[in-house]
Amino acid sequence: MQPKTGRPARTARTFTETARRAQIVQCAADVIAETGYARATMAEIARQAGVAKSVISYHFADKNELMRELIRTAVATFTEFIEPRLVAQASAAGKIGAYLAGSADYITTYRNLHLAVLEIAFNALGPDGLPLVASMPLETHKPALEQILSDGQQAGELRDFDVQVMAGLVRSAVTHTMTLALRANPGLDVHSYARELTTTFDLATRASAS
Amino acid sequence: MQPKTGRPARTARTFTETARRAQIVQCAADVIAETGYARATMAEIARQAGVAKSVISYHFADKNELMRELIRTAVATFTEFIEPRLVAQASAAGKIGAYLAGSADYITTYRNLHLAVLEIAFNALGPDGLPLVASMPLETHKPALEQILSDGQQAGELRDFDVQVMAGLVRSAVTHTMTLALRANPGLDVHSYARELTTTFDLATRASAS
Amino acid sequence: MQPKTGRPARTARTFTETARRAQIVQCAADVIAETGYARATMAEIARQAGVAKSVISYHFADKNELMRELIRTAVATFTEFIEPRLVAQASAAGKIGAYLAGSADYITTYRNLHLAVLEIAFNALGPDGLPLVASMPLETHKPALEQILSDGQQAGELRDFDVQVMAGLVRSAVTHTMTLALRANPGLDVHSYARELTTTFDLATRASAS
Amino acid sequence: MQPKTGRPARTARTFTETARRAQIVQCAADVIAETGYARATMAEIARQAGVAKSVISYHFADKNELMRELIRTAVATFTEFIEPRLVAQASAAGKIGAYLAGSADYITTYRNLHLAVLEIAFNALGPDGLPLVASMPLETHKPALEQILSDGQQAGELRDFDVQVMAGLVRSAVTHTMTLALRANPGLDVHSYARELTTTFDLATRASAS
DNA sequence: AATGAATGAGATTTCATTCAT
DNA sequence: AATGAATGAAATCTCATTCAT
Repeated sequence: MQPKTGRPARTARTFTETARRAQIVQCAADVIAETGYARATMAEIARQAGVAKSVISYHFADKNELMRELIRTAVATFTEFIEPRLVAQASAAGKIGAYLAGSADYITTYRNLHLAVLEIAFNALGPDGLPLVASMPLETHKPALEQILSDGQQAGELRDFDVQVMAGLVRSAVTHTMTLALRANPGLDVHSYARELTTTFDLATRASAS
Repeated sequence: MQPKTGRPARTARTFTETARRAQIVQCAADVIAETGYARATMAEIARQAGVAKSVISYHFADKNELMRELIRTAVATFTEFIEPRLVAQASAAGKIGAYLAGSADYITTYRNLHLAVLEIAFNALGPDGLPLVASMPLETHKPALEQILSDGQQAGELRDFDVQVMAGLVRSAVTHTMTLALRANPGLDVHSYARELTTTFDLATRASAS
Repeated sequence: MQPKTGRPARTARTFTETARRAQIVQCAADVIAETGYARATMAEIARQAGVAKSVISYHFADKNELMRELIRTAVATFTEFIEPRLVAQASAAGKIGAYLAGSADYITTYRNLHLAVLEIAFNALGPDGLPLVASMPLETHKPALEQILSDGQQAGELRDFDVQVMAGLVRSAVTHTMTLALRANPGLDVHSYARELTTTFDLATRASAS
Repeated sequence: MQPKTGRPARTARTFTETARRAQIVQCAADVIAETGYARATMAEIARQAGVAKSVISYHFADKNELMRELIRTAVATFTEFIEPRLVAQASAAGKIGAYLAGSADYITTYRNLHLAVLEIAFNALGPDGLPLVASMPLETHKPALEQILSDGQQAGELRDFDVQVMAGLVRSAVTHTMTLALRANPGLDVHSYARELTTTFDLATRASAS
């Protein structure tokens, strides 16, 4: 089934079009981060972008596609941001520290994009009525974290905890604990926050013998 | 200003009314937990309760009052649930463990109520446009946790971490990490999950000398 | 067709019932005068009377019957009030002056009742959808005024104007001009206002020769 | 705060939009005049205009803005209508006559618009709960009338009455007395009605010496 | 006689989406 | 590519009225 309006799907995206999509995604992130998902209507996003509502419809099939694109953008951005920092570290503890410090960096650099993802994760529904994130590969980095922990255990560097639980805790420490703290207190020093978390997880994960 | 319609405000609450309010709050929690805040319209909640939409309006001034009542209920329930377990423990480590295990219990016992609070916290806006929870004493237990950690430090039982950060992490471990894990996988064994967290925080917080 | 609820219609009204009806009518007048017809809901009137909404339904078939009763009360009150003052005057000019002065008295004595009638006249709809006043003998005193003017003309005391127009103008001077002035400025001296009107209509109506 | 939906506010009004607004105002006037304010719902006005309800929301922020625009239109129309006729007269009596005759013309030409203003004046409430007209410069012509009377007194042409009272009476004669007579009897000859009023006010206001 | 509780019809407003130009 | 205009579905809230007790 083809959408009745909007750009023709059979051709590749022009440069202009790609730019417009990126601009709209950015404006959506700004509006969502600043006013919350509930206030982020198409009209408001369009106003922020300085274009007519119908421009968004032209470039995105519907609101969900816009949200999915925003999340896709965020995931890609985060991955590009964090990957090299993980690779640069040899030990599991080093990688965890890099993950936490890198995330703190990411959160400050792409504040609105990150806050927007959080809002969308809790709010938006997919066409099937399920939360949008349920049907999205939200966390490219999830397997990454679990791999790191698992490798650390096998190398004897880390103690024998449940990898799922610990990975969830580390991720949550960034995407929820630190993020909500930042939202509540925009002047928060996230890097010192990340250092605290690093120490905490170091103690919590390292093999007792060491 | 008082509501223009609904039950007469001059008299105290009837037995019938108290029961209806509780029933409606419960149905609201069920709908929100199962379909998400966005789908939880007054019509849907009324349908779930098997009453007319206007019955809700009769008992609650508006949707926000219903949400606030739901949160109030949850906070009171949680507090009653967790208080005695904390008191029963002497050491800080014991209290933290009791908090985590108790929370796991709470989450399974009042699953929908808890999930609903989480949804509301992220979604609902108050009349001023701010998130509803911003103007609510959502976390009766927040100072409690910080008190526990702080006391443990002064007693020399716990190491010298940042209390704010650690308290946030513990709380988050329950309300986000474990909760989301449970939502994603309803068959999750939350008690074993809580035990993992207890070990983790034990290692992360205890004074190194011990 | 009988109403399904409310008092049985076949018996005469008890003393208690008559008192309740009068009380409710008075409260309705107060609410309407003070907050305007649009705000005068059944709930508000009941609140003012200190009874349950359903009490009103018990005593009046519906809201329109309450409004009609209010108007009936006002007309009867006004008639009783003004009749003797008209009879006491011999000349047409005297009667007109008595009408204006008496109306000023009436308006101050029964302020809310009078304002309520004005509100209802413009706002309420009868069961047929027409304005309620269209189907009501609102103005018992209308023929009276026209009779006075007509008699005055035949006696040669008044000049030869159109009786309908002049009667409308006199009535309007009281029910609209003076009333609205009073509503806009509650401290208005209506008696001096009435004297001004008396002079004005004296000049406007008396036979030029005299 | 600007409206969240509807036409983009950043640009000036289009030709199309101006036309639609005028059309909707006219339809609103028709519905209000013919069925009364209480029946004049957005749905009914939209039906009369042959458009969807939301078209009205697109062009007007809310119902009150529509009503205010209607009143603004009426005031502007009346002013344009009556101004030149007043200027054309030298004497106070001439101006009063022109005001009455002009108003009669206006009332027949813009019957529904005028009746609608009357309905709104008595019925509509602003967002603050006060009558809508209280916060509107309803009567551009009010000072005008008082100026005329006051000037006539100083010139010795008119006798020494209370200007406020007389101006209120003249205005009321048009907006209430004549208007209600017309509504009750649509075939009424308003021009002869206006002549009667002119004679009446001439006698009532002219200096006795003349 | 009176009441609390419940109801259904209807009013306003919001919003994602569509469409002609 | 972009826009202004229009739309219909749906959501919240109001209110006169009914009914069992």
